[in-house]
Amino acid sequence: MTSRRPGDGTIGKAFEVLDQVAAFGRPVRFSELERISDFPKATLYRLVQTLTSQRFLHHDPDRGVYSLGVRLVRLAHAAWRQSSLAPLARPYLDRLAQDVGETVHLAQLDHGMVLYVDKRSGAEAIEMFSQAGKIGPAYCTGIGKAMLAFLDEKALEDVLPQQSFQRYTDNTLVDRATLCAELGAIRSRGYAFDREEHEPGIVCLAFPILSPGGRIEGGLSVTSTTDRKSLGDLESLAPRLRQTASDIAEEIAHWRFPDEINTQTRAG
Amino acid sequence: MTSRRPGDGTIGKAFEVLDQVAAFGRPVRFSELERISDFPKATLYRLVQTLTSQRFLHHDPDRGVYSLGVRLVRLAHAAWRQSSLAPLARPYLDRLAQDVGETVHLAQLDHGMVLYVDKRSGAEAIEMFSQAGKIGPAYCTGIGKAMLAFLDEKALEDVLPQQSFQRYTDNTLVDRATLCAELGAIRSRGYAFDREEHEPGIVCLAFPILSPGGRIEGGLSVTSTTDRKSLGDLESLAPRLRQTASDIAEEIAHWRFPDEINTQTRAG
DNA sequence: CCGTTTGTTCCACTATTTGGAACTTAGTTT
DNA sequence: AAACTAAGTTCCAAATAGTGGAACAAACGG
Repeated sequence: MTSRRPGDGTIGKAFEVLDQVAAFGRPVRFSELERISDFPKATLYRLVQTLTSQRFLHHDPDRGVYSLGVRLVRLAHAAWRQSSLAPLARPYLDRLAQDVGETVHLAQLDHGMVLYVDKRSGAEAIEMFSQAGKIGPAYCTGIGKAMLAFLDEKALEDVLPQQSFQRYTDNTLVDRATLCAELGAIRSRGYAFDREEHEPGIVCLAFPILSPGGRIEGGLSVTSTTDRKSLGDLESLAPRLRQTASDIAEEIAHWRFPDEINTQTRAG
Repeated sequence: MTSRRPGDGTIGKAFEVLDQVAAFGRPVRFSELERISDFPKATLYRLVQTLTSQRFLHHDPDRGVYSLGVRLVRLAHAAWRQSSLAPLARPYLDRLAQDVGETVHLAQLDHGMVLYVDKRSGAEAIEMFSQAGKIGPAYCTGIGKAMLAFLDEKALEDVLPQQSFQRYTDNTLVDRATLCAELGAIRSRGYAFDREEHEPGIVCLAFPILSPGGRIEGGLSVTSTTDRKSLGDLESLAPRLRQTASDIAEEIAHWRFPDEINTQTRAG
C-alpha cells in the first residue's frame, strides 16, 4: 500500500512504523497506530516493542503513548557532524549571512524534497518555517530547483514523479513540463530564483553546490521579501553567492578524513 | 559480543550497524566496517544495502564510502519537535539564560548517559544539531547526577552499571558507593552541583525536571567557570532555577496534544 | 456490574534471513 | 603481461526469525 520498497523486509517495516509515528507529530496510542497501519495487530505490536527496546521509540507508561525516541537525536547529531556538507560549510555560511544581511539556507536533497541542514537568520528575524532537519518541497523553492537542475537524467527521472505539484501561489510551477523548461534555464544560467512560488512575498536566489565530478552536493540560498528586495537586487548578489558555493564545493573536494583512527568503542 | 539485546532480531542488527558507522565519526569503507563487525561479510553487505536503500545510510559512489543518511536528520527533527520536553521548555530556557547570563543546558537521560537536547550560550542563538544531540557522562556532570538521583530503584539498577567511572579530574566520583551517597544527598537537597568533576574550572548547578507522578522528565543546569562564579554564587541561583524547572514540569503535565488530528498522509 | 475498547500473549505456519563459498573487478607486485 | 591480493558482489540450501489469527487479560465507561 505505502511505498515500501520490496526486498527491504523486516527492516523496512520497522522504519515504516517510525515514519508513521513521525507523521502524527505528537505522541500516539498503540491503537491509533494500528488504525493507520497495514500491519496486523500482533505484527505491529512486536515492531513497536522492538523499536522501543532499541530506544528508537519511547513509551510513556503514564499516558500510554509512544513518541520518537531520543536515540534518533543522538544518531542525527552524528549524521550531521559526519556529513561532509554542513560542518564544512558552517564558517562560509556565517560570513555570507553577515555580508548580505538576509536569511541564508543550506540544504540537501532527500527523497525528492529539500532538507534544510543549516540556516542563518539575517538582521531581522523573519520567522519562516525552517530549521535544521526541516523539509520542504523542491519544485517550488529556489534552493530545490537549483539542485534538481543539476541532477543527471536518471536521478531526475526518479525524483520528478515524487513532486506533488501542489499550487501554493499564483507563480507555482504546477506541471512537469514547465518545471523541466525552468530547470533547463537554470542549468544554463547557473542559478535559480524563487519568484514567490512557495509563499507570496518571499523571493530567493539559489546556487547549487557541485562536486568536481559534477555531482550535486547541496544548495545554497539567500531569501528575502519583496518589500525589501527585488529580483534584480537579489541577482546582484549572484557573484558573492557563486563564490561561496564554489568555496564550499572546494572545501568538500579537498577534505580528507583524518585517516585511520578507530576512535572509541563507545566512550562511556 | 556487543550489547545487542536478545530478541531484537534483524532490526537490532540493522541498528547495530548504524551505531558502528556513527562510531567512526567519518565516512567509512565497507571493508572497514567488515573488520569491526561480528557479522559475516554477506550478512553485513545485505544490512548495509538495506539501510542504504532506506536512506539511513548514504553511499558515495565516487569515494566508495558510507556515511549516516539524511533521513536520520529528518526523523530527528520530528523527534525533537514531538518530544514533550524540548519544544515546551524553549521559552523558559530563553528567559533563564538571559536572566542568569551564563550557559544553560537542557538534557534527558538516554541509556545511562546525558543527552543534551537544548542549550543557550549566554547571548547567541540556537543551532539545533550542532549542539542538541551531543552526549556526555551522567555520573560526573551536575545535570547527569540531578537526573540519576531521582530515578526509582529499579531504573537506577539498570543505569549504574552503564557508568564508566572514568576519572576526568581530581574531583570525579569514581566508584559506585561514593556516587550513591552523593545521589542521596542530592535527593534530599533537591539539586546537584558539579564541583569540577568533569572538567577542571567548570562548575554547575542542576535541577531535575519531575513529572507530577515523580517520574524524571529531564534536567536543567547552569554552567559557569570557577573564575567567574563560586559554588556559593551558583547556589544563590537555586530558587530561580527551581522555579524554571517546576514551570517546565507543569507545562509538560498540562500539555494535551492537539486532540485527534490525523494530519497529513505525507504532505508533498 | 456488564459490555467495550485497548493492550498483550500463544503457537503452528512460512517467508526471510543466513553465511560459506565462489565469482568479479580493481589495484599491486614480480 | 601474467600472477597475486584485496575489495566488493552474487548464489542458494539450511535454519532461523517473523507472521498473524485468535484467544486472553486489563482498563475503561456508563
